[in-house]
Amino acid sequence: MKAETNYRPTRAAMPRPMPRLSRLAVERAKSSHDQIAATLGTELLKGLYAPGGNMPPEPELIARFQISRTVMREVMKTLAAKGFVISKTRVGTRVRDPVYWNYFDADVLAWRVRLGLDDEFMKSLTEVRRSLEPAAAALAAQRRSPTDISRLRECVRQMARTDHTRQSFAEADLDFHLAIGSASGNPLMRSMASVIETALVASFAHSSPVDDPSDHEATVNGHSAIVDAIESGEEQAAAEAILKVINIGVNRIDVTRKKQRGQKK
Amino acid sequence: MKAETNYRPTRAAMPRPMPRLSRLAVERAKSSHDQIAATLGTELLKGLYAPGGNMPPEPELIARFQISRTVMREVMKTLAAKGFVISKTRVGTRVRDPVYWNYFDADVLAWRVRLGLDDEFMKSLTEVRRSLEPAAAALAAQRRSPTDISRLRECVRQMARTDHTRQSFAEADLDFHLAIGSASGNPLMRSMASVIETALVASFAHSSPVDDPSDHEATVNGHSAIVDAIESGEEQAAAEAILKVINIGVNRIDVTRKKQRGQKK
DNA sequence: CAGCCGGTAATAGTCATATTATATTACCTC
DNA sequence: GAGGTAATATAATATGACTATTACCGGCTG
Repeated sequence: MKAETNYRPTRAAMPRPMPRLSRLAVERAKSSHDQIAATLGTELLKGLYAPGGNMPPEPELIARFQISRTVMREVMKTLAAKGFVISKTRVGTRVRDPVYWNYFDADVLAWRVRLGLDDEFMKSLTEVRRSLEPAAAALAAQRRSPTDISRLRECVRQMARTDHTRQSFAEADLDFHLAIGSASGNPLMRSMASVIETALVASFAHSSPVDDPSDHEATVNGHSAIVDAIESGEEQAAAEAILKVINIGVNRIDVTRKKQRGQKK
Repeated sequence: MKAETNYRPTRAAMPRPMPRLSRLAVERAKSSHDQIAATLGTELLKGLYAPGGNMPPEPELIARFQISRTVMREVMKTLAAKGFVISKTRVGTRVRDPVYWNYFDADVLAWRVRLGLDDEFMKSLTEVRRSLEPAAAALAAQRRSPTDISRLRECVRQMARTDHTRQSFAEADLDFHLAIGSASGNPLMRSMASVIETALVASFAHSSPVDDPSDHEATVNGHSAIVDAIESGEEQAAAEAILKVINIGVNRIDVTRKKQRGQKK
C-alpha cells in the first residue's frame, strides 16, 4: 500500500495508530526554532519586554540569534500564536497585555517552569487544578461510560505497579488524570492536560510517591477511590476524592521543601 | 521623543498606554495569513484531517491557497504553536491527538464558535466557567485588594448604564470578568479570559440582558453582589454569587432558544 | 532466511534577496 | 492651524536555491 495521506474527506480516514501517547514534556527534542522561541518566550515571561511596547526590530533579533529572517519570522508567528505579541506593518512587533498570554499552553507552562518553580507559581497551578479537576470528575460521574471506567481502572493498575521509576510513575499518574478529562466528556476539560502535566512534572522533580511505599499506597488508593465514586455515579464523592489526591500531592511537596530547607541550615 | 523600544532591561521600561484594552475578538482584521490559519484550523476542528495522519504536503497546500511557501510555513508554525500539528523533516506535518489541541486559545475557540454553536459546545463552555470562575471569585475574596475592589465597582457602574448596545454591554461584562480574574491574583485564572470572552460573544449573539430592563437590572445586581461578597471577604458567598450570574445567562439562552424553536413551527 | 548496514530520495528546514503593502511621520498647501 | 499628501520605516509576501533529517529499500553478511 502506498503511503497515504488522509486529507480527502471522501475517502474514509484511516487513522494510523498513535505513535505512543504521552511522554512528558521535559524530554522533547529542540530544533533551533524551538530554542529561540523558548528563549524569547522566557524573556517575555520574565518581563524583559514591557507590555504595550515593542520587541526589538527584526534585524536586531536576527543579528542576535544569527539566524535567517525566515526563521525569525516563524518564531514570531509562534509567539503571536500563543498570544504574546502582535506584529503589524510599519508598527513593529508589539507585546500584548499579559492577560492575553496563553498560560494554559503546554510550551508556555514549560517555559514558566524552567524559569523557576517558586511557591507562588505552584500555588497558582494547584488552585487551577483544585477547581477544574473536581468538576471534571463530577462530570465523569454523571456520564460514566463503561469504557471510561475500565480505562481508569487500567490506569490505576498501572500506577500500582511496584517497579516504577519516578518518571514512569509520573506518566502513569498523568495518564490517569488525562483519562478523567476524557471521561468528563468535555473537550475543554480534556484540554487542561498541559496544566496537570506541568504540575506533575514539577512536583515529582524532587519527591515522588514511589520514594515511600506507604505514600505510594495512599496515592494509589486515593486514585482508586475516585474511580469507585465515578462508577457509582456519586458526583460529590468523586469531586472530593480527586481533591484529596491533589492535596496529598501538595502536602508531599510542602513536607519535602521544609525538609530541604532544614537540611540547608 | 524618539520612537523608543523597551527591550533594554536596564532602562526603566516605560509602558505606553495600552491601545484600548478589550474589543471583542469578532472584529479583528484578518491578514491572508490569519485567514488561512483559520481555514485550516477550522478544518482540523471539523475532523477533516484524522489525528495521527498527515496533513496534505506543503506543495499541495501552497497550490490550494495560492500563496508563497513562506506564508504556508508560517501558517503551519501557527497551527503547531496551538498544538494541532507537528512537522518533521521527511515525515510531513502530522496531526496531533486532539488532547493536545489548545482549546483554551482565543483563536481556537473563535474558530470553534464560527463553526456553529450547538448546545453541546455551549454546555462545555458553561461547565468550565462554572468551575473556574467561582474559584477565581473565592480567591479574589481571599485577597481583596482595594484597587481590585474599586476596579470591579467601576465595571459594575459601567454595566449599569442604560444606553448600552448589545456590543457595548458585552464588553463591559467581559471587563468585569477579566477584573475578577486579575483580582484572583492567579495568572492562570486570568488567562481564562478567552474562554469567557467566547462564551459571552456567543451567548449575547441572539439575546442580551439589555433587551429587557428587568433582565438588565437583575444582571447588574447579580454582579454587584459578587463585589460585595469579595469586599467582605466571604469566599463562599462570592463563589455562589458568580455562579448565580452565570446561571442567569444560561437561562436566558435556554429561554431564547425555546422561543425561537417555537416560532419556527 | 533474518538481521544489520548503507545509500537514496522525499520532505521539511534554513537561507538570501527582492518586491509589496501599510501605517506613521513630516511636510506642504490652503 | 486643518487637512490632505508624500516620504519612509517596517513588516508581509514572494521566489528560488540549498541543507538537514530520516524513512525506506535493497543489498550484504552471518
